[in-house]
Amino acid sequence: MGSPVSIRDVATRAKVSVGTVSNVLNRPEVVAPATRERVLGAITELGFVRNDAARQLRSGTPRAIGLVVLDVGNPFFTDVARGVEDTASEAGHAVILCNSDESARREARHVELLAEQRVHGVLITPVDTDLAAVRRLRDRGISVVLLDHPTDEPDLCSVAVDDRQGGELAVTHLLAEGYQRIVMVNGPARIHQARQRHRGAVDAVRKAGRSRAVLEELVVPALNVASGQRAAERLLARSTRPDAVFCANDLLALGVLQVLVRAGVRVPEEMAVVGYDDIDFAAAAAVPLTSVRQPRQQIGRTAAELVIAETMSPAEHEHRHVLFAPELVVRESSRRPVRPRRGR
Amino acid sequence: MGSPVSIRDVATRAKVSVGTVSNVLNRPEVVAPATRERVLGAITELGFVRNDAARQLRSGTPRAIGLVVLDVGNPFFTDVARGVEDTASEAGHAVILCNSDESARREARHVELLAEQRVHGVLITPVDTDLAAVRRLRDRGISVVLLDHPTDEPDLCSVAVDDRQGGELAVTHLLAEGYQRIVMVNGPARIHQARQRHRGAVDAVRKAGRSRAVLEELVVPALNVASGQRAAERLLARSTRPDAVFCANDLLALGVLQVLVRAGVRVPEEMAVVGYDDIDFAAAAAVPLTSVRQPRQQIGRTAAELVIAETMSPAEHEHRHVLFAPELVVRESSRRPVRPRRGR
DNA sequence: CAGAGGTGTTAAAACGTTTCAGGAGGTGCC
DNA sequence: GGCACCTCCTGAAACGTTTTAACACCTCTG
Repeated sequence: MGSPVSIRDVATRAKVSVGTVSNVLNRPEVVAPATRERVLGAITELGFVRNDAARQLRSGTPRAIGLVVLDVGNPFFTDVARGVEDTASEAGHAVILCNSDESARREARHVELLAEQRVHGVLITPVDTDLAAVRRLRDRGISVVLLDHPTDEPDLCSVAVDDRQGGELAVTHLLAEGYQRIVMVNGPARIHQARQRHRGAVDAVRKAGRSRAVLEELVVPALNVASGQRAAERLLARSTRPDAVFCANDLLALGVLQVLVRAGVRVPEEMAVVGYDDIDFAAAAAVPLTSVRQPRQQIGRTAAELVIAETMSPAEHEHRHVLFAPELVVRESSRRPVRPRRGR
Repeated sequence: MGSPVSIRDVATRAKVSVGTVSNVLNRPEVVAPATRERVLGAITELGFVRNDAARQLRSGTPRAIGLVVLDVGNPFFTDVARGVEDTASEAGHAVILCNSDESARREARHVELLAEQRVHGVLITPVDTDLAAVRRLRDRGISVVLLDHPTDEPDLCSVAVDDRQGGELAVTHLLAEGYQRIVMVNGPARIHQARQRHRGAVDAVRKAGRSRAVLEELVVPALNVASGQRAAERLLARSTRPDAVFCANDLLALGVLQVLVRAGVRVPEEMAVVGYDDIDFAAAAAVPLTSVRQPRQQIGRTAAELVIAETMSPAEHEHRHVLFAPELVVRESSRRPVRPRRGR
């Protein structure tokens, strides 16, 4: 049957007052062992489960934090989510995971919902750079940590990875391996990460100061496998092909790689490929993929720690902007063979 | 500043009673347009946000449903989650997504949390077959739908895909293409899906009735890329290799495929590979992967519909066991070339 | 034996909503 | 003018907890 069993039922059963039951639940040490046992007995006998709504209403301290990501299908975010969940559940918080799917409307709806739930705090990768939704949350007194979206806003925490440095790492590596004609397959400029990674790539070329190296940007509408495939097809159709491709994320790179492999283009001899994110599949691709790794779980953990710290002591909390350093993982797809070209 | 603005503040501001504000919020049609506007004005001016805890406490009707999956990193589950979220948010429900990570302890903790939240219902892929956690939820009057875990339990709904049929589809296809020595790379027997898919594979061989075809099972500890790689290495080390590999999921298959491609084994000429789940990466692999597709989003949608229907009218609800049919997607990795072997 | 200082328990007041019985005021009908 | 019937609004009770002040009882101290 249903279970409308409340703390009051437990109290009568154990022949104590409701206050005592509440104490057993929340501060067991203040109640005498004998009564404590009696109450616990009643609880299990009746199958009592605390009603969190009432608890929250009275105590004012919620037990959930919200996490709003751009795309649950993206392994990057699922890893971040895992990190968040780890530290959150250690602190006794539930995580409400929301998927904005890069839609401002969905984001707004989710944010509204989280506000109504009176969550402890919200970790969010905002859809737009204007941060309208984020501002509204803050105005309602909910602490917010920006995820993977660096900012200078003084009244917000943020946790991100230095995308510009990541782009620079990738292209510097390609130049060092001797590649000259590099195409960056990039997402649309409205995506913050895409812009930064491209800037880093430009930095690399500039710093190398070699006049022969050229970097071109090829913009695709979405950061997924299909877009990568189409981009590769376009590159193959050219009369002079690039000798290296740097992709704004691994999904693009896998799409590119597949088309190249199937077209018989040797990777990396004829064309190198570098991705970004180092998702699990990167290492398992037909040609293991060089990629820029981000400390994904750690991003999640750090963000969760920040939001919990802020809500614990809002007064003396100092907003921090954590910027992790990316790391280049070199694999076969971009390693110039030691010997000069084989065959001829 | 914080926002301890309650319905009462709105009421005084709009010079009405709290009851009227509540009516504006929940049944706007019963209040006169003029007052309605006045109240709405006050709401936006004060930045009022409903406190869901209080609402739930009083009304007794929660607005969230729980979803407990084995692995958020697995694309199968993220697609299911997407389906769940779609129909749930249409019905005005939030989705609390929990990751049990195949750990009974984590599952128990999440289930406890969901029970305390008094969620509308729970969709769960149970870690164990004994369904202890599920029973406890039901005892507390929370409706449960089993996800991807077929059952005959008469007091539960379930939504799943016919894994046995899927296994049979895959192996029947391999046999039809002329493959003879088939190895199934499978997960441990405690995983329900692994058992069923293997049974289906056995069915296929039996039905084909061809005495020359052999099916062997190679059990690996986990259903991931690394396990697939190790399995393929073991197969390659043998003196007589199989001519086809059927993997219990796509992650395994991708691992196998990678090792084969790198070792120079031609796929499918020398060895065919078939996966299971048809994740996005399957089509984008070096050799596009034949796989068994499951209607993932539809599983999620159907499950959400069932749990919502059940909680709407628990009395006349009839528990259903929905079993979707899998579909074989044939790609290059298992298509026997029309001509006999090339070369020689 | 009075008072001080524990310890363990209780009763009642909150928390912010929804809901419901009922009241005020207006309109139409006989 | 009395009555019935609307429409719109109000006031208060209830939901299940946590929290706090107060109380009862015991033990120790002087």
